[in-house]
Amino acid sequence: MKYWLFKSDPDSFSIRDFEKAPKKTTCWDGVRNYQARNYLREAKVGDSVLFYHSQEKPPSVTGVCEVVKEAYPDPAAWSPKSKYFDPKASPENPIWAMVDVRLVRTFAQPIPIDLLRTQPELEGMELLRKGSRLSVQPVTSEQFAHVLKLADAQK
DNA sequence: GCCAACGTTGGC
DNA sequence: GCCAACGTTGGC
Repeated sequence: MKYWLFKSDPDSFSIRDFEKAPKKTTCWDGVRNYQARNYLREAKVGDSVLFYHSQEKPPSVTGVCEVVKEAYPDPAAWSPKSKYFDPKASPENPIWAMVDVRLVRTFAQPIPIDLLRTQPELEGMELLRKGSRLSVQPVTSEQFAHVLKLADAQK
């Protein structure tokens, strides 16, 4: 079992949208970065995922979801109308993958990135690296547990 | 809104 | 295959 962090710009998909989704489940489409895609392909059913709001004031971890379907082709890639369209992709050569995730928990209080930065336990976390832009990134079990601890300490 | 960091593209 | 130019991400 592995742990991950998925970034989402709440203007396009927020944790509120996630809560309203049927079965609180959504496909995680639109990943168009090879490293992020490779991580998506490693994700297994049951893996836990920190849900992160980027581009927000302040950017925060807002909840936890879990992988309920492993990587499969992202059809938006060959849909010319999609904003995720990639002319190099096709059903025969999908290039891009997505997974399905189900929302497990919404934190009572979002955990802002500046709090994460104060935590010695989270030193080395990819999210906190200067210039980090990966939208799908691995998290260690220790880092994941510590973020949950922060969430539980907040209420 | 700024800008540093990063990934991609394309000319050579 | 190098690398400059460009577009995007995302914290601040």
